Amino acid sequence: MAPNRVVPKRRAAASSAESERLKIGAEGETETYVLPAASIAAAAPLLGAATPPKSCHDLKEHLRRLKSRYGVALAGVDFDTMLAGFLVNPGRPEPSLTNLYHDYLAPLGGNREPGSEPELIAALRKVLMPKLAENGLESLFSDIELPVARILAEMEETGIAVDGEALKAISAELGAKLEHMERNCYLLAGRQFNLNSPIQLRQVLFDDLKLSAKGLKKTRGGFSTDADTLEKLAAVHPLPRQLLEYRAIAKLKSTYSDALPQLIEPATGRLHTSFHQALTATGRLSSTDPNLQNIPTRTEEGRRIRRAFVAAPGCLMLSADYSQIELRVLAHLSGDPTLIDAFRRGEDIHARTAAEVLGRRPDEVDAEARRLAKVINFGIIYGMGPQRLAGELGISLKEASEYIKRYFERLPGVHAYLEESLSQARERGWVATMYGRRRYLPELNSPQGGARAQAERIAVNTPLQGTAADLIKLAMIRLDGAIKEQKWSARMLLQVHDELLLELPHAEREPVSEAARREMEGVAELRIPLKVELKWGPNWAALEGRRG
DNA sequence: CTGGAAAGCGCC
DNA sequence: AAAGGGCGCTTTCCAG
Repeated sequence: MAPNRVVPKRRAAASSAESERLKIGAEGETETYVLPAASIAAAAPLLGAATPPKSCHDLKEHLRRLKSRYGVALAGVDFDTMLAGFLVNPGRPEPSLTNLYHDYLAPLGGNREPGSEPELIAALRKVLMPKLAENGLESLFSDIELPVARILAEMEETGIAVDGEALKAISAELGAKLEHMERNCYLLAGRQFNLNSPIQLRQVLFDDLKLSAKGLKKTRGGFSTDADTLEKLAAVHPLPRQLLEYRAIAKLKSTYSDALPQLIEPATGRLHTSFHQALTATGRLSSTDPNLQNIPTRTEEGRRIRRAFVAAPGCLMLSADYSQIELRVLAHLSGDPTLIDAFRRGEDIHARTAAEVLGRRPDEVDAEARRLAKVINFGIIYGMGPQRLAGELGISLKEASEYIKRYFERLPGVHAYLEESLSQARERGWVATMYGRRRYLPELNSPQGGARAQAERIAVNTPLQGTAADLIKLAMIRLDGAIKEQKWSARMLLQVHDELLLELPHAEREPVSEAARREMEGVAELRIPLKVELKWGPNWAALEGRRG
């Protein structure tokens, strides 16, 4: 019943690199953070003296102050209840102290009371460390998650510079554009309605205008009005196209150009996200307040937003991203000779797949064939069925099934790997990444066909997505190590699943980009080479392109 | 007024 | 009715 909710419930506590937990926040709405044991006593007065945070923004400010004061102590941390609890059981419930107490301590009987926080943490440590060992998770915990936590804390504190005025200018421009489009939509629809309401839009499209097309999706309330549907309807009426454009612009404005300037820290002009390390089922990070892992990149309008993310004066931004990391992981885990050969030769992987599946020579693969192969490759990673493939490519179910069959014929190693990994998963009830991160999938043996199929897709995807997540975390640790060792002033700003974004002085461009490539590509010995693409520029759009 | 569900869509 | 994996944010809409 606290007036100011600081952090939405569904989220786990923010990542932090520490070992004992401290509560910060208004009464009833506290969020726990971990701090080194030695810092707890020292930190308490600091917090007690401060006014309780009124917002997420305030909260982060508190944390930054704490981290900068106790930053040195963070290095010695060797345990974290949140991270340990998460690795032992990455599913729900979130590894809060309360939940961990109920899951691991309360059932033991004995001391019935949770006790003080330090006592609770010590008790959890006694229980969780053996569980980590049992499941072969010690190295993942000590050598990956704990070091990453400290790096994330630094990244959150560093923040990223954003040109708020540029974003506001974009907002104004998009606002004018939206007004114009809105009027246009009313004319095309023959009446006014709320363009942002899918329900009202559905009435206009399907009741008023009586539009139709084949294969339209449905939602609970009737026909869907999503982009896919509007795309189909665009063939028979001008309104859907206009709506698609309206939605694209409205999304950019509300989610990015309107929202981001408000989160900029006035003193520094920087944006400080929160990374969540103990949340996703696959071991990826997530980012909130704001989410900086979904900044637009696809459309030109979107790239204008990205250009507002700028390097500090005298600095450059360096973006280093893994090329095709999940397919490379698939090549490694499956050991398929053809896939391995393609990556070792540095081939265009989608073109190679096209050649294999279509039985063409590589020089006969045109753009259309490559597009098809790309969809198939992604489909494999996500466990896509023939229906979806057919829909995606606009081909018949028969053709789609044929392509999938051909794919597995030409890449038998992949087929065998998927079969084997599924049957093993069914047997033991979980799948794992290369580094032993687990995901439990009881639904694999569900009598319910739908649920079982879903679990099977997850079982296929998780080792691929999760191993990629492990690898980039390892890369962060190595690159951070190199930066510290060389005493470079380069800063790691963001991790976006297969990309690291850094800010560095011009003078460090060569050494740091070389280090980024070296550490990221050398992160692990796999059956195939890992490849990193480097881009740099004055901003995150980094449109200067790559260079050799 | 607040909270939550649904729809939709941004990213990898 | 087409179920491809993983996320977070905004808007609408409805219930309390």
